[in-house]
Amino acid sequence: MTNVRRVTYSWPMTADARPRSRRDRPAKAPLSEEVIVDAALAILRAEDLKAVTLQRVAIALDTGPASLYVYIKGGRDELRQAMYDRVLSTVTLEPPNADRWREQALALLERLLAAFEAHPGIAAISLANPASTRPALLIAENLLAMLLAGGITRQDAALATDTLLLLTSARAIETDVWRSQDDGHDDQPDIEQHLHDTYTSLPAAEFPHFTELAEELIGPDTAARFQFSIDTFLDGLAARAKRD
Amino acid sequence: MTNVRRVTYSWPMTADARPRSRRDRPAKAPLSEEVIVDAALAILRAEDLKAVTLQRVAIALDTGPASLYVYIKGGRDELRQAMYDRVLSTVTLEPPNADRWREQALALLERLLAAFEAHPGIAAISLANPASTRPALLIAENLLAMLLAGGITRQDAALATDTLLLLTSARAIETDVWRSQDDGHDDQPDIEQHLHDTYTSLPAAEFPHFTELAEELIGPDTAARFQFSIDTFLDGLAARAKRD
DNA sequence: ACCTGAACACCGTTCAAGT
DNA sequence: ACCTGAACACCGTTCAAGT
Repeated sequence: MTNVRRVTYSWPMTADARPRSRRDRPAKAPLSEEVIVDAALAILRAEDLKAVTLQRVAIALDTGPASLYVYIKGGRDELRQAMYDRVLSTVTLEPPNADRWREQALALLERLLAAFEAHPGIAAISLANPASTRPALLIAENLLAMLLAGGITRQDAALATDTLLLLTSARAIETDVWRSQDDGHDDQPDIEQHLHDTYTSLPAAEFPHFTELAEELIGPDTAARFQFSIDTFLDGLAARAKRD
Repeated sequence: MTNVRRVTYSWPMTADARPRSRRDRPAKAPLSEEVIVDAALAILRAEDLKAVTLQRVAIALDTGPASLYVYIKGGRDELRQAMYDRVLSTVTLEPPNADRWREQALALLERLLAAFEAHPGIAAISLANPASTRPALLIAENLLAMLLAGGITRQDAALATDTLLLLTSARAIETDVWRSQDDGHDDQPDIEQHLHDTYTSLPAAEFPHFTELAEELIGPDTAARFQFSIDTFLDGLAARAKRD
């Protein structure tokens, strides 16, 4: 059989006119939800959630946005939920130990916070719907188990699980936004210095405490603020358990 | 002086050709930041934050989006901040009373939560930047004053103010989103029933507590969850004050 | 200084058509 | 069933031009 495909061209062909065979390019990885979420998370880690658009994810996969709908039927929102679940599934869990339930709970929430902070903007998704996917429920179950092991009432433990996860998400969202505001505006010194100046130059008649406590208000960093929030809440929870 | 303007037309003029005088239409209210924010809040109350686009606000004011930039130099984000400030300025404050600081703080936060809930989506703006506008600072100052009146340490009061406001915003955002998910999907019963079913039908081996405590996890409504969060945190705060 | 129409570069989603 | 190009109806923002 002669090689009928061997032809000569009298003119250089444009890229558009030449039929592109698979051999011309590295084989394209087939699409799948996993591959799509991978691409989305890569963009997320490099930039932030705002940059993760269907068009950009599609371009990263060398296709068009319409192609994504085969695997992500729910469109953008479903993609975001899938990204969120992937991030949550990296948080390591720990069997509850009655003697160190407080440290365990705090450590779990700190790991969750760290996972959020490694993925700019992802925390905002957590408030977008009640936890009902497996990775979110596994974290909640683990936290709930720790509180129950610590002797907290059933009803208190249930409500506390809700509050603690809410607080962690909120703190992460706050951090994300502060960070995204910091970028781009290189002219401003840093955001903390700016806030300190704002507070101290407030009219003292209307803002006696803000002007006086500017240091206390701004000093502690995110980690310290987070730990205070959780610790104080757990103090209250323990006090309730003793009171009953 | 004869009335030179009195003319007759031999042909009916098209709407485009006829010079439109002010008399032809009700006088158009002049633009201003106040008028723009009014229009934006009207759309917000009737629908939600997603519906408040510059194009829609402009149409409501019988103009184009470019016209808004005269008064809202910062574009969409500045408009959102202005809306947020207007909502916060409706929250009534109260001089601190050392004997009832806990009730006062809870009541203040409940009024803030109510203001958020009356304006779907507005709470999301609160996390978008550190409080530095007057209405936000006045609420924070008032809360801080209550905590200090209650004998809380300076540093604890500062951190607690931060946490309490964060918790209130987070709870409001959560409510907003639950509510917006409820709309449109009339086929689903209600969201609580659906969650209850989800929890009870989880594999008991992996989720022993979630399956058993479904009632406790879902039962309490938003108001009850909010009160628990704040109360428990204040318990912890009071316990810290006594301990020192 | 105020206002505007038109354009620009995006966005999520749908759909008819191809394989 | 999978993939695609093209279009649709939006979005925020900019800009030259008018008053």
